[in-house]
Amino acid sequence: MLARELLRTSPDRIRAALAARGSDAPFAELLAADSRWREAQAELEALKAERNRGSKEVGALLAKGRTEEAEKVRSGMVKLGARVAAAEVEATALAEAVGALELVIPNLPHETVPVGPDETANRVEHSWGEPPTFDFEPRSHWDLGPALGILDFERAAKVAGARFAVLWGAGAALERALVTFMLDLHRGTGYREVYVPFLVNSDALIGTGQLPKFGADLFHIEGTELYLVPTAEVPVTNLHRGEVLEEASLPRRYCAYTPCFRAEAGSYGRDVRGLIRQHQFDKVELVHFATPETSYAELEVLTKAAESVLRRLGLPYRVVTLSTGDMGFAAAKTHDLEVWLPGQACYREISSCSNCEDFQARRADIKYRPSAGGRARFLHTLNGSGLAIGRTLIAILENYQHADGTVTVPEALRPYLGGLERLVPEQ
RNA sequence: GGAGGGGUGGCCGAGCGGUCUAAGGCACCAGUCUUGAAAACUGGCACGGCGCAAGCCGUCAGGAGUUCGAAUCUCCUCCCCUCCGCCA
Repeated sequence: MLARELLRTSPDRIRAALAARGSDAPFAELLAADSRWREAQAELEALKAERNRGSKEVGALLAKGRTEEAEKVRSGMVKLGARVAAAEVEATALAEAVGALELVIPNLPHETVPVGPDETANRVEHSWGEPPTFDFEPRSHWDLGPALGILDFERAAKVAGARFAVLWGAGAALERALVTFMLDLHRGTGYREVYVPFLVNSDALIGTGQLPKFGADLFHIEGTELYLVPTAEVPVTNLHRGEVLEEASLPRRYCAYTPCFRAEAGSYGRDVRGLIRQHQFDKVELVHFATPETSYAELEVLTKAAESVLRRLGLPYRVVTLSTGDMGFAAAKTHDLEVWLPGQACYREISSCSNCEDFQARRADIKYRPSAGGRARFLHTLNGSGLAIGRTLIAILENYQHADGTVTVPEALRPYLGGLERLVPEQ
């Protein structure tokens, strides 16, 4: 959500930003609705002021026993009441129109974001590690996993449907090991671990920006107002919804494990094989709350924390800055981490680290009180995967594979797997 | 799921149809006094919106209603507490 003041004072800046995003957001409608609402609101308040004066007078006259005069004023107020009611209906309708429109306007990109229509305009910042070379044709994880007996898509389809997976034996243990490994790593660098609900209400989803625009991407629990979390960003960011935090307590850095559930509407035919795009996947998420002055330094801290996971696992990756046309709705700037996947011979997204500035904080009403005193200000929120577990599992299988189909377990994970050094065929 | 009790400013807490412009206390800030501090005293001290401003409007968990007028009356919802039932 953008500041109302900004809409009124810098409409050109917003129009330019929306154009850079390739957004068709109804900004002109929003401006017009805001203008109409202000007019109606001023009229309503003038009528209410008049009624308040009259009502007070009725009370004063009654107190003095001048009942006839009081009755005269009262009957005048009855007529005024009808006008107030009518004005209120109009002002409320306009206020709702403004509120609905401003919830579908995306965030403004930061000035350092490359301008472009889609992912081809993304800027590669740097890369780490060398893609491994093989003296055989590297296999994809959807071949390796089932051959090892640790990945089972047929049975997943039987119990749930397409875009689900079953992990057996060492596969299931590896999934669990990755979660624990990542949480331990982040806890060791100052993140506070938090365990949160996997179902959230619509207020939370509005707060982080999934609603009202992207409801089709969510799983909704029939007969309730609850949704399955599409990312831990939603429950974790909303932990402080409606709160005012002390500046001295910032930055706050939280990490959380949750499964994530996404309807993946409209992605038919894309990444249908393997674990890449699932309705359910595990993720360790990082969320920061920061002051406006420090949020871009925090974005670097967040990105480095996500990178550290890949480095510890020895997985080659690169960091890209998303272009204006490729960024998410709530983000002002996003760094994607892309891990090398030998099976597809390309880099694929494994983490997305964003500074949402005050966009979510406005929607969720999250503020901080400056140490120097003064009124509370909206803080900045950031979030990033650290990392997506399923895609990490894919990267391990594909990067650490051998010609015989076995897979080396990265050293950093062995303590979490009872010292297991190599995945070999099961059953 | 059933029964009962509650939700008022940063905190405690009064108010139960009309100067509520929300008492009082605590905490906090400033000042007086003091070598300094404490104490005492004086003053200040919620948030949001509209407006150039003066100012006005709104907010007593949320919503709807009754009324000239609602923190106060009615209805609905949410949340918290206690007990019962069920349950990992």
